[in-house]
Amino acid sequence: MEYSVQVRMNEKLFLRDPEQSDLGRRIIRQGILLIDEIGFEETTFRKLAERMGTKEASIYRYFENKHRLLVYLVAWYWQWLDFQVVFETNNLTDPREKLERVLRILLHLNVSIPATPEEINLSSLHNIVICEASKAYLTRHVTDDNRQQLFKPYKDLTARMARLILEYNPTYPYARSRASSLIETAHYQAFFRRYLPSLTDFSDQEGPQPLLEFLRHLLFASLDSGRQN
Amino acid sequence: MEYSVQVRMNEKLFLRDPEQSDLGRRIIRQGILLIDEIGFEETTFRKLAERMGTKEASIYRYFENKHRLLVYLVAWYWQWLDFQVVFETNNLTDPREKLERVLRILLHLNVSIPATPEEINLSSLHNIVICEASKAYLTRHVTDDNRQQLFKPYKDLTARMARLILEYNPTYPYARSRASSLIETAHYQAFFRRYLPSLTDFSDQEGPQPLLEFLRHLLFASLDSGRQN
DNA sequence: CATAATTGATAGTAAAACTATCTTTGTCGA
DNA sequence: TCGACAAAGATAGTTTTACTATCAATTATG
Repeated sequence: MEYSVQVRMNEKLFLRDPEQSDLGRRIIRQGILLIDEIGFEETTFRKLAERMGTKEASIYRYFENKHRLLVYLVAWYWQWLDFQVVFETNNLTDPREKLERVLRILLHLNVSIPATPEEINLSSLHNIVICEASKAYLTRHVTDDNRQQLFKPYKDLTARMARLILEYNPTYPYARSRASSLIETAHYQAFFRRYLPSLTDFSDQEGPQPLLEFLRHLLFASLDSGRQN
Repeated sequence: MEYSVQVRMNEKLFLRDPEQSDLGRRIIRQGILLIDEIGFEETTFRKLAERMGTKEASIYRYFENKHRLLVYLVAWYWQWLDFQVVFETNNLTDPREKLERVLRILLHLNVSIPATPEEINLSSLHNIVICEASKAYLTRHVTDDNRQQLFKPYKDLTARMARLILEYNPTYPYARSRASSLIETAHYQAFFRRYLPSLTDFSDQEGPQPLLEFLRHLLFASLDSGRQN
């Protein structure tokens, strides 16, 4: 394939654009792998630098701190998801079918798609989103970070999904909350399924299908409630 | 009032039981206030000790580290919620009414209840649950912590709510996931409403009523879907 | 009153989270 | 081909966090 999705990131997310240099791309690639392997709290720029064969100071030239790196990765993921939604719902007319596609995208059940850049290991990044993404906003400085538009990709995705919801049911009064709940539910139910399965009705063995059915049920039950079809 | 709810905590949650001494209770009281004020990441045992007029080392005699303190506080909260549910649904017969009560409890819209111990500032603790609770389980050592039963109170609450759900609709196939989703949704929608309102359809001004209506809608839409009433 | 447990006080270590500075290397245009 | 400039490497340092150890003072208890 001769092209890949170019995700242009908000400049506030980094000090130096990691996409613009080999070192930067290695930070992204190895950062994703390291956080996936040992977890965000256990990750340090020192460990990451060692793994990359470079020095702590070099990474600090790209990212203010590891929280910003996490926010960057998560923002990248939301932009990618948003693109996926555009791509996958393109040319569809049935609003229900569009929402069905969104559900599959959220669970990574489709990965058709134009190629992802080499430095992004999507399945590791997906794990990071499941296990760490909420740490991106669950901080004292949410408000500051929000002012710097760091969460814009998440908001954009939510807004896009809200529009699809309203296409399906134009009078639905909770489109945005429904959208953000769907995203969050997809992720922490996936987390619970893996680590605290008694909080769910799923098991890690049976694969993502039951979770998909649950999400579909939740979404359409709420969007269809009060309707007489 | 001559009694208060005695919440007996799992011994794995602490090194020395904080309920059994004055110092311990001060750790709980000031811990809740400090975490609420400055956030979990910014909280250190040193700061907490200073605030309490004691030393770091004393706190370490009660809790292995600050993560364990958080887990303790959150576990306490889940046990308290669980008790609330028992108390508030006692003597009710209508399953729908029981679930209505649960919703109000989740949003702290009822605080009838036998007195809470002095060292627990409920509204601060509720804030902590909204902003920090998921950090209790979003770690590399979830599995270990889970083996030590640290999340049992959360699981118990979920199980109790799942039973109420099944009382309401005995054939509902996702009782546990529905219960855990409801809890999580209540909390992060409250977080979003406050800090990232564009992810919701609520505003911080209008109070918790719209959020309550949203949760009620979500819950009963899913529980009633496919029914012909 | 004796003694055991608890707390206070002091000190110290290892690692994390940066910051600073200087040198080397690579690039690119004149 | 040279010179200049930016990026990266290398080294070293600071402050704070997250603990651990030790011993003295105090308090509870039987």
